[in-house]
Amino acid sequence: MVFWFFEKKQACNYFVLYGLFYGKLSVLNFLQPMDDHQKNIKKPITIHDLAREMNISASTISRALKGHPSISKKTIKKVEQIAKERGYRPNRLAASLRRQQTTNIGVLVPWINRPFISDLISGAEKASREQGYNVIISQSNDSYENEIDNAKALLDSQVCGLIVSLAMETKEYDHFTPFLENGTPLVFVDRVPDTLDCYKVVIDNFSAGFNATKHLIEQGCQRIAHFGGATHQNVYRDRLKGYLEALKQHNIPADESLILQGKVLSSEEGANLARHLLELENPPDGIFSANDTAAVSAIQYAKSIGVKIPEELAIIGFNDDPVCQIIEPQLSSVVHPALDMGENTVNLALNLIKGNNEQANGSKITTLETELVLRASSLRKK
Amino acid sequence: MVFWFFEKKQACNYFVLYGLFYGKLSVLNFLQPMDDHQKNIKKPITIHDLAREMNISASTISRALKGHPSISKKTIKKVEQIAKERGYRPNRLAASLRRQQTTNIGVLVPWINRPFISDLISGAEKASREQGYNVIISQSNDSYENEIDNAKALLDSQVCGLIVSLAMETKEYDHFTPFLENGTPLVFVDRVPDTLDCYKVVIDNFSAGFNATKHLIEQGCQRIAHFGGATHQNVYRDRLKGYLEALKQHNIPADESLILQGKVLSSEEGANLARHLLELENPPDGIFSANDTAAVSAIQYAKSIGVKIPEELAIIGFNDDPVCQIIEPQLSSVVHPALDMGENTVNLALNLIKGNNEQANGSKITTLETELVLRASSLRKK
DNA sequence: GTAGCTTACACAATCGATTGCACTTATTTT
DNA sequence: AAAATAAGTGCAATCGATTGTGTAAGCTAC
Repeated sequence: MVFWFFEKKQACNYFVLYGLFYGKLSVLNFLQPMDDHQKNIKKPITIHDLAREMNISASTISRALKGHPSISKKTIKKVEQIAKERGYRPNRLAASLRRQQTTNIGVLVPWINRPFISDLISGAEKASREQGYNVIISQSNDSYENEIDNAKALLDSQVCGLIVSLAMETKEYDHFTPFLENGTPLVFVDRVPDTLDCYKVVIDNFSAGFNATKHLIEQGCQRIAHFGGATHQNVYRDRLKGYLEALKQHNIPADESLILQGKVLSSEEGANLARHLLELENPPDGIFSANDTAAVSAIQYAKSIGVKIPEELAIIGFNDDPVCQIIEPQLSSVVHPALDMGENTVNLALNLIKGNNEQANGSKITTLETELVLRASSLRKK
Repeated sequence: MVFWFFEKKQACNYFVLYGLFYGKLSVLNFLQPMDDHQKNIKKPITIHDLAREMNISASTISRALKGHPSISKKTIKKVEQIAKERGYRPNRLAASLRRQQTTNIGVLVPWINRPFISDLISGAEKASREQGYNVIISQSNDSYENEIDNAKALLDSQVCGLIVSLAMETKEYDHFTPFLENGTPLVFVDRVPDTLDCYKVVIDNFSAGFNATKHLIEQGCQRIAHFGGATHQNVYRDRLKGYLEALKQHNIPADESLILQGKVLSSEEGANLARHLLELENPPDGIFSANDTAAVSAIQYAKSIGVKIPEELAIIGFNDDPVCQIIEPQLSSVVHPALDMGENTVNLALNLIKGNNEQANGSKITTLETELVLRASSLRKK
């Protein structure tokens, strides 16, 4: 009985713990009396407790509670009633161990506290909980090393599925192969790997970039700059490609000095990029930014030096963060359906977890719709 | 061997599953060939695999990997080496089941996708991961019912600790007693229960409300309105109390018509409340809002009808959300140390989990510092 | 009335790590 | 040199739910 205490708390390191075994029993005096720990601790009821009470076997109870057809209706009723009366709650750890399957979905994202991602997580949590699954989150802070560590941690935690949006730095994907090898469904979302044949939930970044740029052109912009991110990431590469294609289709030569690449597209970076552009001999008259944070910052900088928006500089961002409606002039943007993406990704993962390996359309890639939201920052014509 | 397939997949419902047992073997034809499922699945190495290979017992390996003092250094070295070579990763489910202790911390908040809370979660995740714990998140959407459901789910998931920020609706706390009963550390953060004697991490909402209001008074405001929330929640009640006390100390009579209570203090609500106030015969010349969302919205509404900020209406918010620096004029606010709160709360919970029941200061309540950030929305004097 | 089938349940193994205790060698003590 | 102690390992039980298989009782059919 004494040792149960140590098992339970497991806080004592081995020196204390085994010191006890080997004589220094006085150490006990420094610890709280055992019943101080135990007195309030109620042991949960197990399936065996019920079995004993009802004089039937644990296996019958287990099956009864699942409505197993080989258990009589009468027994099922009785078991359900007693289980409810006694407040029995199955121990999921035990079930998971036996079934080799938890109900925890891992979610690995660059940052939790960014509008797009916190919306995505919110959608993921909602969809998971509706189906009785938990969401374990972890953030890479856009670091490749962290992503590897977190992937390992989630693997060790035996998540039943993994959802990933890649870190900005990540170019290799070997840290995900253990999941594929042990059969854990793996779904990427938004920032997805190019070279891995796996399930992905994305938007059409090319079209979005194309349309955003086309919109600026239609508003009369002739020298359009672009704030992008690391081009090994699909999202930034495709937005850039869309931008270039729009220019091409309108016979506007691409000017390399207007195509800038940020590290994380923070607001500080946005201001710096804007300053750089506006100090050029031949500054741009439009900016398509791959995120709103940098775009908003660019607006603030431009205003601060007296550049008129949208007349002298039209700006469009990406994501449609809440700030778009706060900044003046309000920022045009591309709606990134974050909540939807979260829900969709989880639902796809859950289908895979539950064994529906066939997607509705047979493809491993789900593409969600985006749309432009046009606001004052880019609207020159009435 | 055949049945292993069913165990593994568990997707087939019992009709199919037991149909098989009782004759309809042709059903097998509709299922994918077994090895299609198995061929890519690599079974993880267990402690027993290592034991067999090394000709020592599993218990020795278990102890060796933990540096147990009764295992010889030589054996430890050898075990560590082989374990590394074979890529052994302990199965946490098994360990958790045996020890009756997981490494998953539950986090139950009203909303994931709000700046303050996503920062809080981010801090919580960081602190947890540093110590090898996972964070399971769940959101109540400010609904009492959801909070109860989610608490149950987290209880069933055997979280080793629970962190809660209460739903706006919540007035009773019975759904948390199971955690206290089974000895799971429970720590509330920010929105905490009044009547429950338990660990809490908070800010001094009274002082914050007092200081924010005092600041407005010092800027010359005489009729100061307040946007609050449900006053059964400590945060809103104390901010209100601080507001009232500041008025009192400056001999300004409290005017009930200026004290408004929002349901969730959304931006829509903020605009409505502002409109209501500004349509009063005797409108206020200052607003202290219990969050930034409503304050920002109030600024936008006031500007839209030509009310000058801060000259005619000075405004201060709460939280110091990023939008404070985007809105014009920039919004004064109270810094809510969200990341810190998240980290602190998790660290406190982990101390409790690891058995350090004594807090540094002996109190169950941790109070973090806030400070005013004064910006243009409230600065009338230069 | 007996072979054959169903129904309804129990038994026992299993998932993988942990740990109390027993047990065998070394080492020290008296 | 005998006795006591320490060091190092192994055995087997354990955590709690799940499930393949065994089996007794009841039922049907010829």
